[in-house]
Parts: sequence; structure tokens; C-alpha cells
Amino acid sequence: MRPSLIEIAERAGVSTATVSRALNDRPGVNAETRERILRIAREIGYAANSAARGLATSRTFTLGCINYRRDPQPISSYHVQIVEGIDHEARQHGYHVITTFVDAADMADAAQLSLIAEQRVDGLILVGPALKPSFIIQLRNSHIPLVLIDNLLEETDIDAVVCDNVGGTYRVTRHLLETHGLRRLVFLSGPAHWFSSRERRQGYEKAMREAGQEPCVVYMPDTTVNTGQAATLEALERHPDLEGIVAVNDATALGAIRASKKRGRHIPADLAVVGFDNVTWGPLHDPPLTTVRMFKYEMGIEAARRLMDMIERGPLPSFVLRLSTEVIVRESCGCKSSDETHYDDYGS
Amino acid sequence: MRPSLIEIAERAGVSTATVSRALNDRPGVNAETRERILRIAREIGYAANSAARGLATSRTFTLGCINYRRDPQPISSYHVQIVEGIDHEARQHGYHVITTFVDAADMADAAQLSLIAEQRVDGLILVGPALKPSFIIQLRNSHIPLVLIDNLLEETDIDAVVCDNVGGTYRVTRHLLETHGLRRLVFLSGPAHWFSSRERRQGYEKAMREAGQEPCVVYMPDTTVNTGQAATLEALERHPDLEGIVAVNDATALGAIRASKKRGRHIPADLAVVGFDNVTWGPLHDPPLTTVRMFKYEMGIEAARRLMDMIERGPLPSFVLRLSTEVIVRESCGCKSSDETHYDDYGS
DNA sequence: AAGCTGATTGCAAGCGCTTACGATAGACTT
DNA sequence: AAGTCTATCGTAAGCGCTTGCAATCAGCTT
Repeated sequence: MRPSLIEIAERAGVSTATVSRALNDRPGVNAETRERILRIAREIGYAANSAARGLATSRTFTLGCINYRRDPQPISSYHVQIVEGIDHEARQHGYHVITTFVDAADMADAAQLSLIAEQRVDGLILVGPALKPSFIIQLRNSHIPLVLIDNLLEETDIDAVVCDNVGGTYRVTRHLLETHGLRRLVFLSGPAHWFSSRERRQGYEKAMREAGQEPCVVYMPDTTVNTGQAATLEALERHPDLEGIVAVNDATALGAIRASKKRGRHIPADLAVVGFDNVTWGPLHDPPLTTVRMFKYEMGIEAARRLMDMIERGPLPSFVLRLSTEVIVRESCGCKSSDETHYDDYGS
Repeated sequence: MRPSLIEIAERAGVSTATVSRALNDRPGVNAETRERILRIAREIGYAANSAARGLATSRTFTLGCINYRRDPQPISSYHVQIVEGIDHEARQHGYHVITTFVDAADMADAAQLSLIAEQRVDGLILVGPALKPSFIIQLRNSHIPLVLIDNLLEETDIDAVVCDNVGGTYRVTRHLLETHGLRRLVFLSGPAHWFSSRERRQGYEKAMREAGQEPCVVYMPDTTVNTGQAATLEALERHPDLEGIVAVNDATALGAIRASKKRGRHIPADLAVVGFDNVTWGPLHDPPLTTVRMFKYEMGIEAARRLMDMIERGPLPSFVLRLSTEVIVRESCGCKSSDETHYDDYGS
């Protein structure tokens, strides 16, 4: 049996009310009394029972983190890094995180989400561009604080932490156009209704237009290696004079590389390929992948911080945080990167 | 305000006690009454408040999952897959999972772990071979149900779900010895006190001895790409006639490949390399990595199942579940693998 | 007809905490 | 000297649920 408030109260010769006030840093407690109470609490290793506190305050100090469980598994450490960021920031503020993975079926009915129904969390973070908008809207209607990561519902005022998709793709496309003097570039896009695909396409198109080139976009049903490979094979068929591929993410970029190798095209000599995401295996690939880094860990941190803000301060003016991105130049674009790369330093 | 038991009780014209009994499937409720109560509960979308239930029962229906936050990030989706398995199985049984990442500093003092101190979880799953034994022992002393994944404290009776490290490494080593007729093989080991390193080394040594070869083990301070690369460079220096490398995991196997390429040795022609883990990027590498698959998702499932068993049925005879492993033959060992690999199917 | 049984239900305490409100006492005002 | 504050602390209700125990009642037994 763990020690309770009552035990502290008895030892300190005060009431549980005073103990509660002292431990929660509330006013109305004599300095010496407070000192004594805190000391005793420390001595007996007291920590408040979360259920009792939760029942009394309607606060759980728990965040929910909902990820989409793709099938098949994506090749990416995408979710861990975000989840780690969330957990790190949450714990810093005394919160815990219930991390869960929903699949397509779960997304049909948000009401059945026990996280909310059983009032287990004070707020929710939704991770990834593939969550169904209707699902998100349903969650919003439960009036629980909500923050999206790497997603944005433009017609709503749901808070979101995203990265600068447009700018990132714009810059990496310009890198191909200007540094390498390439012209005939195609963009491998995910589904048009995915937020990040949309934005990245815009960055690509902007760069192309500015360079006086006609954009050429290939839409894919998903963004896996195989799909990227298939899409690239087709693109190479249709545009034999293709000079470069701007892929919506690293997995499809990898598919593109495999496809061109298959067609006897050397990377980057015969075809330049760039991705987006900076997954951990990018620098380990042959050739090392030029890509756009998104600060996933930091996105997790910011989303958690914002969510706890909403929980503690009540409704706030709507908020979209757009973290910067960084072009990581390696070799798949045609550059020569140093041999001294420390492979383990990448990935965040 | 979400509906409470009282609301159901009023609507059904019974007491809250009866409602509670009906909803919890306890005996002593007339069938019709039960029916009526369940119907009303469904109609108004009732779900029990977890804090109130927790306070009354001292049960949270929450599992804690503690992962070691390595620094720098490991190149692996190791944790997600395990965590997904745990979450999947837990939810199937009405449990939730608080996933958290501890670092070395956190491991100094288990008592401060608020998961336990605040009684937020009914049990704990500890993931990975790098968690400090002293930390684990401390947790055990808090008398909360505990299951280890991919770790084992042999001198204790702490439950564990591990994979057949010995057999996996044994078989993949034999593959090099027999199928490819190689002889001079070195084993790249992690720290000797890491459980999985120890076991995998044993598998390697067994295979070598059976083939009449003297085992040769290189110990590394950690198991990252860089360390694997450095260790391999040194091994090549010392044993120029080296024919193959059995790496303790895929990351170090990759380091080994990079090192030998650096020394102008072609893989697998001049040096065979095999890993362990079957990380998602393995089939995507050049050459595709021959490795030993561990069923991480399934390990998560089994650990969660066992933990819930302990929680619900009380102390059980000590338990170690050893899941099988599977040698995945690709090309880095010298085999030719089919071109038709569907890259996204791997990884679990 | 009295007593007994078992099925069904309600009563009420209690889980460990928070908090509105009232009580007390010393200090200060006029 | 009586009244007014303020700082400090206790009292007790209540958060929403579970559960031991008592109460009720119909159906049986003898």
C-alpha cells in the first residue's frame, strides 16, 4: 500500500486539506507548515494517486497520441521520432502519453474511442497526413483539445504543427534546376487529398514555373517503395528524356532509384532523385539520398507543448506552427558528399 | 458532461449498484433488467469514467511500456513494431498503453518513475537489451507485474519474452559455413553484458566449433553503424584473410559492409556479411541484407498478453517465452535473391 | 402457516484526493 | 474597546464508481 495524503496529514499533525494545498503549491499555507509537509512527503516517498486526483479534478495529466497503423508497414521511423518528442516534452511537464495506433476500421467511429469516452486523456495529438478528415472532425466535435501533426484541415480551425513542405520541396527542386542544371523533372505525388503531398507539389510547381518549366505530376495511390518504383517505371516509359525525379517522400524516392537501376539508368548520372523526410536509412543508401529534413522530434515537442497550453489555459486563438525544413544534400542529386558522414547522427 | 452511472440508474429506475453489476457482467441481476440497462447505456453512449473506476478498484487497465531512449538515435524501427504489437493486444482486451522513453539518467532511480508512484499502470513492459539490470531490479522490487522484451535477467525470475537468438545466429552462421563454404568468420558483438549479444555470440560459437573452426569475437561498446564500421576496419586489418562477418545486428552489419567497401572489398564476393533483426531497410540495401528475422510485433503481443494475465490472475509461475527466428536469405551472404521482392512486406 | 431458500435489488460506505466555506486567532483600525 | 482584516487551517462534501451487507419477495418445504 502506497502512502496516502492521510498518512502525511497525521505525521504532520494537520488536515489533509492543508497537505493538499501544500503539495499543490496553493496559497494559504504557512511557510513552516509547508516545509514540514514537503519534507515528510519526500521522506515517505509520497506521490498522489492519479485516479483519485483525476476523479477530484477531472484532469488526467495524460495526453493521447493517435497514429495511423498502415498496412503494410511503412519503411520509416517517422512515428517513433514524433512520439519521442511528445513523450519528452510531456514528461517535462508532468504529463504522460498514451500512444495508440488506429487502423482504417477504427477511424470509422471516433465515439468508440475509449481514450475519450472513458476520459482517459486531457487532450489528443493526431499524427500523420493519412488520418481521415471525417475522423478528425468527429474527434473535434467531442470538444477535447486537439493538435494535428503533419496534417492540416484547412477549412477548420484545428490546431496543427506542420513543416514547411512548400519551401522544402521548392528549395530541393531549385537545387536540381540550378546547381545541376536539370530541366525535365517530374514530381511523384501521394494522393491529392493528403495534406503534405499537396503542399510539396506546390513547392515543386513553384520552382518549375519560376524556371520556365512545365510541371509534370504523377499521382500515386500511396507512398510506398513499390508504388514509387511502379510510378517511376511508367514515367520513364512516357518521358525517356527525364532528367530528375522529385519524390514526395524518401520511400518513393527509393522506389524511383530502384526503378531506374532496373532500366539501366545510373543514379545520379542518368537521373537525379531527391526525397523528403530524411529517414534514417537515407545516408546509408547507395547512393546516399538527397532529401529534405523535417524536424520530427521537434514537431512532437511543439505539438505537446501547444496541447498542454490549451489544456491548462482553455480555448486559445487558433494556431498553426510551421517548422522550417532543411535540404540535406547527399549524392542522389548528383553532388559529392563527404565520406566522413556520421551515419547515426541523422534521423531526427 | 458525459453521462454517468446515475443517469442510467434513473432512466432504468434502478440503483447505481444494479447498473454497475449489469455493466460489469456480474451475477445477481435479472436478465430483463440487465437487458434494459445495457440498452440505455448504449443509447446514451455511456462509458465508465476511468478515474472513478480506478479509484474504486485500484485497477487502471493501463500498461506501461518503457523503452530506452538511445542517444544517438538507432537506425531501426525496432521500438515501433514492438509497441504496435503491445498496443494492439492491449486494446483487444480493453487496456491502454502509456509508452515512454527513458534515458540513462532516468534509469538511476526507478522510485521516481511516476508511472508507478502515481499508480498509473497495472503492469510494466520493459523493452530492449540496453536497460540497466539495476533499474529493472528496482522496478521488480516495487512488486508491480513486469515483463521484459528482448532481455533476460538470468539470476532472477522476472518474466521475459525473447527470441531464439542462439538458434538464429547458429543457423545463419551455418549458412555461411555450409552453403557458401566459408571458414574464417568473425562475430561482431555488442557489449558482453547485453543479453542478446551474449546469446547470439553463443549461436555463432556453436556453429563455428561444430565446423571445427576457432571462433573469433570482436566486442564493441555499442551496436551502431559507425561502431560496426570501425570494428570491421580493424578486423580486416588484423585478419586480411577474413571471409565473412556475422554481425550482432543489422546496423553493425551495415557498418561492416561500408567498411569493406571502403577497403575495396566487394560484398559478397570478397566478404560475406549477415546481420540480425531484419530491419525494414534491409531488403532495400545494396546488396540486400541477409539477416535473421525476429518477430518483434509478435513479441509485443505475447508480452502484453502475459502481462495482462499476471495482472488478472495474480502471481504465476515464472515464465520465459522464446519466439522462433527465421533466417532471411538475401544477397549479402552470397546468395542470389529474387528480383521480385516486395519491399514493403518486410519489417515485422 | 411458519420457516427457509435463492434470486434480485437497494443502501451506504469508501476509494484518495480537492476545494468551497467556515472557524479561529492575532494584528490592526478607529 | 469593539470592530475589521488577513493569514492559516479544519470541516465536510463530493468526484463516479464498486461492493459488502441487508432487505425484500416469491416459491418451497415441512
